[in-house]
Amino acid sequence: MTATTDARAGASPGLATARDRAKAERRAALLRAAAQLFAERGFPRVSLDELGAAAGVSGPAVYKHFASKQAVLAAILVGASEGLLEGGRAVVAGATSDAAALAGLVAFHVDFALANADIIRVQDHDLDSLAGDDRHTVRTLQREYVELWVDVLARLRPADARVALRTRAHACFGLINSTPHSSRGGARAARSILESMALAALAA
Amino acid sequence: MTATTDARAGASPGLATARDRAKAERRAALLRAAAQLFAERGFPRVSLDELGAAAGVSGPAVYKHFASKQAVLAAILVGASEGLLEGGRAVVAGATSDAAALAGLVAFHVDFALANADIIRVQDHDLDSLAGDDRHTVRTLQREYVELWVDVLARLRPADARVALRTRAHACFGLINSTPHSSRGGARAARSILESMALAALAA
DNA sequence: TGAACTGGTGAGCGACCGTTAACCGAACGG
DNA sequence: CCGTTCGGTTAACGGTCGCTCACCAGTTCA
Repeated sequence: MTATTDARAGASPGLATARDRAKAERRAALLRAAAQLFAERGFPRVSLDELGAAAGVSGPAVYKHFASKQAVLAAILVGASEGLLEGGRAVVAGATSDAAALAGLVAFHVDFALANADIIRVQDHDLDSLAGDDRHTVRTLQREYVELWVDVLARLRPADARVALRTRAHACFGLINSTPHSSRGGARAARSILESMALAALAA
Repeated sequence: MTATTDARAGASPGLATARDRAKAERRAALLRAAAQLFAERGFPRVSLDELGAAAGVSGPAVYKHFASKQAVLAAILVGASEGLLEGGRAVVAGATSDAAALAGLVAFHVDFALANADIIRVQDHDLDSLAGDDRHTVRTLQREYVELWVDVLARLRPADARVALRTRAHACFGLINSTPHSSRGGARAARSILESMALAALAA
């Protein structure tokens, strides 16, 4: 898939050998296939044989890349949560006003949801299938992301209680995250519709 | 749970004998327990033994009330979809204007989501676990419900394309259906917040 | 009262699935 | 160039789970 040739393998250090590069590629393919399969059928209804097959290998080869089936799910969800939190923080840090920060958060989240519909689906589908530390990690990252939104909202609406603003933030996520359910391929104008709806809902 | 005593069993005809009444009660208890368990852990991760145990019976007794595990899920989802569609139609039929119809739909859906958080969770969690006719039935009912909303929206915004209005309706459902994720017991003011957000989003 | 019915139980079957084990061949590194 | 590493394979184990079977006890009803 990647158009990068071979020589030097400049990109990231630590991936000197061809084996390392092949392994990283396999791992990425597994994560991609897993996100799609989990989104389509749900985590518990995807077997490791199917998962491996979808990535070109078969069966227990997955254990050469992940410690368990749950670890695959954890990698997807933790990665997504971290990306969301990181991106959200960058948006807020670069905004010149609270209103601009909110608009930026909305635009960022809409872009993420449209570009990663599979991951969104997995996130509010199979988070319960995660147990132990991974679950806690994801929940913590998500809570921090919510608080990021609530902080901005609190500055814009100082009269509202934080618990009410949290409800507003969750409702806004639900609105934006509805794309995987509606846009079964179509609706290219979804971005602007969702952005305007989200901003109007938050301002109501 | 029901405070009704016994004699006569007036309510619905066809439930003359005590056994019939007991059976109906068991069935209802099973559906209640199933909705809660499926909402908490997801359909595939609830065993029939657990399901039975949660309703006071144990194990394969479920098969005296439902043909299969899927049939339990189907009963929950079909019932919910029918109730939603029926209620929505009643709201629209009784409204004196398109704007009132939309406001009524929003209020109705918010009430439903707040009163049946478990079922909402199951609906956008385990619908994929349904197969065959049941799945098709639920999808058809849901599509009709969406079209009910889109019809009202189309009258209020004749300039918009139906596909765009469908995106709006889905986004609105996502917003309202966010309650099960956010209100983990608290947020009693959620009703008015969600209603105003939904209406603002739809009008944007 | 006694035969038929029926909802419940416990044991058990068959399939599936996550995971481990034993082993193989190519790439790696001194 | 040779010993090691490592990603891959197939085979198999252990456990779970949906579902069926044989059977039992309390209702129902003629």
